[in-house]
Amino acid sequence: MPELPEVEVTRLSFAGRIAGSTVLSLRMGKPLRWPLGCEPAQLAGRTVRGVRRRGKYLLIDLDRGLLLLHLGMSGSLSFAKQLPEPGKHDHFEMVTTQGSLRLNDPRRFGAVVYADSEDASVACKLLGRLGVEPLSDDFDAGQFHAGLKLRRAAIKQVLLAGDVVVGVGNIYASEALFLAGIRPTVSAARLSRPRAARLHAAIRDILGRALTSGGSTLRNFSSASGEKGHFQFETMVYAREAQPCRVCGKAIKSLRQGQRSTFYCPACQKV
DNA sequence: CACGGATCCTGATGGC
DNA sequence: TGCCATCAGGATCCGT
Repeated sequence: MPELPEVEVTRLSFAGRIAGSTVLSLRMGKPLRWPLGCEPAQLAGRTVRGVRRRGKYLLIDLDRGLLLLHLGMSGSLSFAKQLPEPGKHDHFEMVTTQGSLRLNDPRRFGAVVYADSEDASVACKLLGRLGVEPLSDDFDAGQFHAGLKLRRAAIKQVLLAGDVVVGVGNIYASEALFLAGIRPTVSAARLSRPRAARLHAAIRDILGRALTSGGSTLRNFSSASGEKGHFQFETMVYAREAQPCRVCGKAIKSLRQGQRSTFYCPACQKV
Protein backbone atom coordinates (compact mmCIF):
# COMPACT_ATOMS: atom_id res chain seq x y z
CA MET A 1 0.00 0.00 0.00
CA PRO A 2 2.45 2.59 1.02
CA GLU A 3 4.63 4.41 -1.44
CA LEU A 4 6.31 7.71 -0.68
CA PRO A 5 3.11 9.80 -0.51
CA GLU A 6 1.41 7.38 1.88
CA VAL A 7 4.48 7.18 4.10
CA GLU A 8 4.82 10.95 4.18
CA VAL A 9 1.11 11.43 4.87
CA THR A 10 1.52 8.98 7.74
CA ARG A 11 4.54 10.86 9.08
CA LEU A 12 2.78 14.21 8.95
CA SER A 13 -0.22 12.76 10.76
CA PHE A 14 1.63 11.94 13.97
CA ALA A 15 5.14 13.45 13.98
CA GLY A 16 4.06 16.61 15.74
CA ARG A 17 1.96 14.78 18.29
CA ILE A 18 4.60 12.23 19.33
CA ALA A 19 7.58 14.60 19.40
CA GLY A 20 8.78 15.34 22.92
CA SER A 21 7.08 12.32 24.46
CA THR A 22 8.73 9.70 26.66
CA VAL A 23 8.52 6.01 25.81
CA LEU A 24 6.67 4.08 28.49
CA SER A 25 6.61 0.60 26.96
CA LEU A 26 7.01 -1.39 23.77
CA ARG A 27 5.12 -4.48 22.71
CA MET A 28 5.90 -6.71 19.72
CA GLY A 29 3.39 -9.14 18.17
CA LYS A 30 4.14 -11.78 15.56
CA PRO A 31 7.53 -11.54 13.83
CA LEU A 32 7.83 -8.87 11.17
CA ARG A 33 10.38 -8.86 8.37
CA TRP A 34 13.35 -8.42 10.71
CA PRO A 35 13.79 -8.68 14.47
CA LEU A 36 13.61 -5.48 16.51
CA GLY A 37 17.30 -5.77 17.35
CA CYS A 38 17.06 -4.95 21.04
CA GLU A 39 15.07 -5.82 24.12
CA PRO A 40 11.78 -3.86 23.94
CA ALA A 41 12.07 -2.94 27.62
CA GLN A 42 15.41 -1.31 26.92
CA LEU A 43 13.68 1.60 25.15
CA ALA A 44 11.46 2.61 28.06
CA GLY A 45 12.36 6.04 29.37
CA ARG A 46 13.80 7.36 26.12
CA THR A 47 12.55 10.59 24.63
CA VAL A 48 11.07 10.82 21.14
CA ARG A 49 12.79 13.70 19.41
CA GLY A 50 10.89 13.60 16.13
CA VAL A 51 10.00 11.60 13.05
CA ARG A 52 11.79 11.81 9.71
CA ARG A 53 11.28 9.94 6.45
CA ARG A 54 13.87 8.45 4.12
CA GLY A 55 12.39 6.79 1.06
CA LYS A 56 9.62 4.59 2.39
CA TYR A 57 11.20 4.33 5.83
CA LEU A 58 10.05 6.32 8.84
CA LEU A 59 12.85 7.17 11.26
CA ILE A 60 11.75 7.78 14.82
CA ASP A 61 14.58 9.64 16.48
CA LEU A 62 15.08 8.97 20.17
CA ASP A 63 17.37 10.87 22.51
CA ARG A 64 19.61 7.84 22.09
CA GLY A 65 19.22 5.64 19.00
CA LEU A 66 16.34 5.48 16.54
CA LEU A 67 13.61 3.19 15.29
CA LEU A 68 13.31 2.42 11.58
CA LEU A 69 9.76 1.61 10.52
CA HIS A 70 8.71 0.22 7.17
CA LEU A 71 5.08 -0.38 6.24
CA GLY A 72 5.80 -3.08 3.65
CA MET A 73 2.84 -3.91 1.43
CA SER A 74 0.03 -3.88 3.93
CA GLY A 75 1.15 -1.85 6.94
CA SER A 76 -0.45 1.21 8.44
CA LEU A 77 0.14 3.15 11.64
CA SER A 78 -2.25 4.55 14.19
CA PHE A 79 -1.39 7.12 16.82
CA ALA A 80 -3.83 8.18 19.51
CA LYS A 81 -3.96 8.92 23.21
CA GLN A 82 -6.04 5.80 23.63
CA LEU A 83 -6.19 2.98 21.10
CA PRO A 84 -8.78 0.17 21.04
CA GLU A 85 -7.80 -3.38 22.08
CA PRO A 86 -5.09 -4.75 19.76
CA GLY A 87 -6.30 -6.94 16.88
CA LYS A 88 -4.65 -10.00 15.38
CA HIS A 89 -2.60 -7.97 12.88
CA ASP A 90 -1.25 -5.40 15.32
CA HIS A 91 2.39 -6.41 15.61
CA PHE A 92 4.06 -3.40 17.18
CA GLU A 93 2.94 -0.90 19.75
CA MET A 94 4.85 1.83 21.52
CA VAL A 95 3.13 3.55 24.41
CA THR A 96 4.37 7.05 25.14
CA THR A 97 3.37 9.81 27.49
CA GLN A 98 1.58 11.52 24.59
CA GLY A 99 -0.14 8.55 22.99
CA SER A 100 0.32 5.09 21.55
CA LEU A 101 1.81 4.27 18.16
CA ARG A 102 0.65 0.99 16.65
CA LEU A 103 1.54 -0.88 13.47
CA ASN A 104 -1.17 -2.97 11.83
CA ASP A 105 0.33 -5.19 9.12
CA PRO A 106 -1.57 -8.29 7.96
CA ARG A 107 1.11 -9.53 5.56
CA ARG A 108 4.00 -8.72 7.90
CA PHE A 109 6.32 -7.51 5.14
CA GLY A 110 6.80 -4.43 7.26
CA ALA A 111 9.52 -3.90 9.82
CA VAL A 112 10.43 -2.12 13.03
CA VAL A 113 14.16 -2.09 13.67
CA TYR A 114 16.14 -0.41 16.40
CA ALA A 115 19.55 1.10 15.60
CA ASP A 116 21.96 2.81 18.00
CA SER A 117 22.56 5.43 15.33
CA GLU A 118 22.09 6.04 11.64
CA ASP A 119 25.70 4.89 11.20
CA ALA A 120 25.04 1.54 12.89
CA SER A 121 25.36 -1.38 10.51
CA VAL A 122 21.64 -2.27 10.67
CA ALA A 123 20.69 1.24 9.60
CA CYS A 124 23.35 1.39 6.89
CA LYS A 125 22.17 -1.92 5.52
CA LEU A 126 18.61 -0.65 5.20
CA LEU A 127 19.24 2.94 4.18
CA GLY A 128 22.64 2.78 2.53
CA ARG A 129 21.64 2.01 -1.02
CA LEU A 130 18.68 4.32 -1.27
CA GLY A 131 18.54 6.74 -4.18
CA VAL A 132 17.79 10.45 -4.12
CA GLU A 133 14.66 11.90 -2.52
CA PRO A 134 12.38 12.85 -5.42
CA LEU A 135 10.73 15.82 -3.71
CA SER A 136 13.99 17.35 -2.51
CA ASP A 137 16.17 19.88 -4.29
CA ASP A 138 18.76 17.13 -4.67
CA PHE A 139 16.62 15.47 -7.30
CA ASP A 140 18.21 16.92 -10.42
CA ALA A 141 17.11 16.11 -13.98
CA GLY A 142 20.66 15.94 -15.33
CA GLN A 143 21.88 13.61 -12.61
CA PHE A 144 18.72 11.52 -13.00
CA HIS A 145 19.46 11.11 -16.70
CA ALA A 146 23.07 10.17 -15.93
CA GLY A 147 21.86 7.58 -13.39
CA LEU A 148 19.45 6.03 -15.87
CA LYS A 149 22.18 5.74 -18.50
CA LEU A 150 23.95 3.17 -16.32
CA ARG A 151 20.96 0.84 -16.27
CA ARG A 152 19.87 -1.38 -19.10
CA ALA A 153 16.77 -2.79 -17.39
CA ALA A 154 13.24 -1.58 -18.19
CA ILE A 155 12.61 1.94 -16.87
CA LYS A 156 9.63 0.76 -14.78
CA GLN A 157 11.83 -1.73 -12.93
CA VAL A 158 14.61 0.77 -12.45
CA LEU A 159 12.14 3.17 -10.84
CA LEU A 160 10.86 0.42 -8.54
CA ALA A 161 14.37 -0.66 -7.54
CA GLY A 162 14.75 2.59 -5.59
CA ASP A 163 18.48 2.96 -5.96
CA VAL A 164 18.29 5.77 -8.52
CA VAL A 165 15.32 7.58 -6.99
CA VAL A 166 13.34 6.44 -3.92
CA GLY A 167 9.67 6.36 -3.09
CA VAL A 168 8.17 5.41 -6.45
CA GLY A 169 6.20 2.20 -6.03
CA ASN A 170 3.99 0.20 -8.33
CA ILE A 171 1.14 2.68 -8.63
CA TYR A 172 3.16 5.83 -9.12
CA ALA A 173 5.69 4.19 -11.47
CA SER A 174 2.89 3.44 -13.93
CA GLU A 175 1.36 6.87 -13.40
CA ALA A 176 4.63 8.80 -13.81
CA LEU A 177 5.51 6.92 -16.99
CA PHE A 178 2.08 7.72 -18.40
CA LEU A 179 2.52 11.41 -17.60
CA ALA A 180 5.93 11.37 -19.26
CA GLY A 181 4.64 9.52 -22.33
CA ILE A 182 7.17 6.72 -21.89
CA ARG A 183 6.49 3.00 -22.42
CA PRO A 184 7.35 1.10 -19.19
CA THR A 185 9.39 -1.48 -21.09
CA VAL A 186 11.91 0.99 -22.54
CA SER A 187 15.45 0.40 -21.36
CA ALA A 188 16.38 3.13 -18.85
CA ALA A 189 19.71 3.64 -20.58
CA ARG A 190 18.01 4.44 -23.86
CA LEU A 191 15.99 7.39 -22.61
CA SER A 192 17.10 10.64 -24.18
CA ARG A 193 17.91 13.60 -21.98
CA PRO A 194 14.61 15.39 -22.78
CA ARG A 195 12.60 12.25 -22.06
CA ALA A 196 14.47 11.71 -18.78
CA ALA A 197 13.71 15.34 -17.92
CA ARG A 198 10.02 14.75 -18.63
CA LEU A 199 10.07 11.71 -16.39
CA HIS A 200 11.86 13.67 -13.68
CA ALA A 201 9.12 16.30 -13.79
CA ALA A 202 6.39 13.64 -13.94
CA ILE A 203 7.69 11.86 -10.82
CA ARG A 204 7.71 15.10 -8.85
CA ASP A 205 4.29 16.00 -10.13
CA ILE A 206 2.63 12.68 -9.41
CA LEU A 207 4.16 12.23 -5.96
CA GLY A 208 3.40 15.82 -5.02
CA ARG A 209 -0.22 15.58 -6.09
CA ALA A 210 -0.70 12.20 -4.41
CA LEU A 211 0.69 13.69 -1.22
CA THR A 212 -1.75 16.59 -1.43
CA SER A 213 -4.58 14.08 -1.89
CA GLY A 214 -3.63 12.18 1.24
CA GLY A 215 -2.16 9.28 -0.76
CA SER A 216 -4.02 6.37 -2.32
CA THR A 217 -6.30 4.09 -0.32
CA LEU A 218 -6.73 0.89 -2.32
CA ARG A 219 -7.59 -1.48 0.48
CA ASN A 220 -7.31 -0.01 3.88
CA PHE A 221 -4.57 2.59 4.00
CA SER A 222 -5.13 5.45 6.34
CA SER A 223 -2.86 7.94 8.06
CA ALA A 224 -1.95 7.57 11.71
CA SER A 225 -4.95 9.74 12.54
CA GLY A 226 -7.29 7.61 10.45
CA GLU A 227 -7.62 9.77 7.34
CA LYS A 228 -8.14 7.88 4.07
CA GLY A 229 -6.37 8.98 0.89
CA HIS A 230 -8.28 9.72 -2.27
CA PHE A 231 -5.68 9.80 -5.03
CA GLN A 232 -6.84 6.38 -6.25
CA PHE A 233 -9.71 8.22 -7.94
CA GLU A 234 -7.28 10.25 -10.01
CA THR A 235 -5.18 7.50 -11.56
CA MET A 236 -4.79 7.63 -15.34
CA VAL A 237 -3.67 4.04 -15.93
CA TYR A 238 -3.15 2.08 -12.70
CA ALA A 239 -5.68 -0.76 -12.37
CA ARG A 240 -7.54 0.55 -15.42
CA GLU A 241 -6.87 -2.34 -17.81
CA ALA A 242 -9.24 -2.37 -20.82
CA GLN A 243 -10.77 0.95 -19.76
CA PRO A 244 -10.46 3.91 -22.14
CA CYS A 245 -7.42 6.15 -21.74
CA ARG A 246 -8.56 9.40 -20.14
CA VAL A 247 -6.55 11.30 -22.75
CA CYS A 248 -6.94 9.48 -26.07
CA GLY A 249 -9.66 6.90 -25.43
CA LYS A 250 -7.65 3.85 -26.44
CA ALA A 251 -7.88 0.81 -24.17
CA ILE A 252 -5.35 0.73 -21.33
CA LYS A 253 -3.11 -2.32 -21.46
CA SER A 254 -1.36 -4.25 -18.73
CA LEU A 255 1.70 -6.46 -18.58
CA ARG A 256 3.88 -8.12 -15.97
CA GLN A 257 7.35 -6.92 -15.15
CA GLY A 258 9.25 -8.70 -12.39
CA GLN A 259 6.10 -10.26 -10.92
CA ARG A 260 4.36 -6.87 -10.72
CA SER A 261 1.63 -5.56 -12.97
CA THR A 262 2.23 -2.49 -15.06
CA PHE A 263 -0.42 -0.40 -16.78
CA TYR A 264 0.07 1.88 -19.77
CA CYS A 265 -1.63 3.49 -22.73
CA PRO A 266 -0.33 1.98 -25.98
CA ALA A 267 -1.03 5.22 -27.84
CA CYS A 268 0.12 7.91 -25.41
CA GLN A 269 3.28 6.13 -24.26
CA LYS A 270 6.03 5.77 -26.85
CA VAL A 271 8.79 3.20 -27.05
C1' DC B 1 27.98 -6.75 -11.14
C1' DA B 2 23.57 -5.83 -13.02
C1' DC B 3 19.64 -8.50 -13.76
C1' DG B 4 15.67 -11.70 -13.11
C1' DG B 5 13.40 -14.77 -10.15
C1' DA B 6 12.02 -16.71 -5.82
C1' DT B 7 10.61 -15.47 -1.46
C1' DC B 8 8.53 -13.78 2.97
C1' DC B 9 2.89 -13.58 4.72
C1' DT B 10 -2.26 -13.03 4.91
C1' DG B 11 -6.52 -11.73 2.78
C1' DA B 12 -9.67 -10.67 -1.07
C1' DT B 13 -11.62 -12.13 -5.20
C1' DG B 14 -13.31 -14.85 -8.83
C1' DG B 15 -13.94 -19.31 -11.34
C1' DC B 16 -15.50 -23.80 -10.79
C1' DT C 1 -20.47 -20.68 5.66
C1' DG C 2 -16.33 -25.06 -0.47
C1' DC C 3 -11.90 -25.28 -2.81
C1' DC C 4 -8.33 -23.69 -5.57
C1' DA C 5 -5.71 -20.39 -8.16
C1' DT C 6 -4.36 -15.79 -8.60
C1' DC C 7 -3.30 -11.36 -7.20
C1' DA C 8 -2.08 -7.44 -3.93
C1' DG C 9 0.77 -0.86 -2.60
C1' DG C 10 7.77 -3.95 -1.09
C1' DA C 11 12.38 -5.10 -1.30
C1' DT C 12 15.97 -8.40 -0.07
C1' DC C 13 18.61 -12.29 -1.20
C1' DC C 14 20.54 -15.52 -4.35
C1' DG C 15 22.11 -17.59 -8.59
C1' DT C 16 23.76 -16.39 -13.15
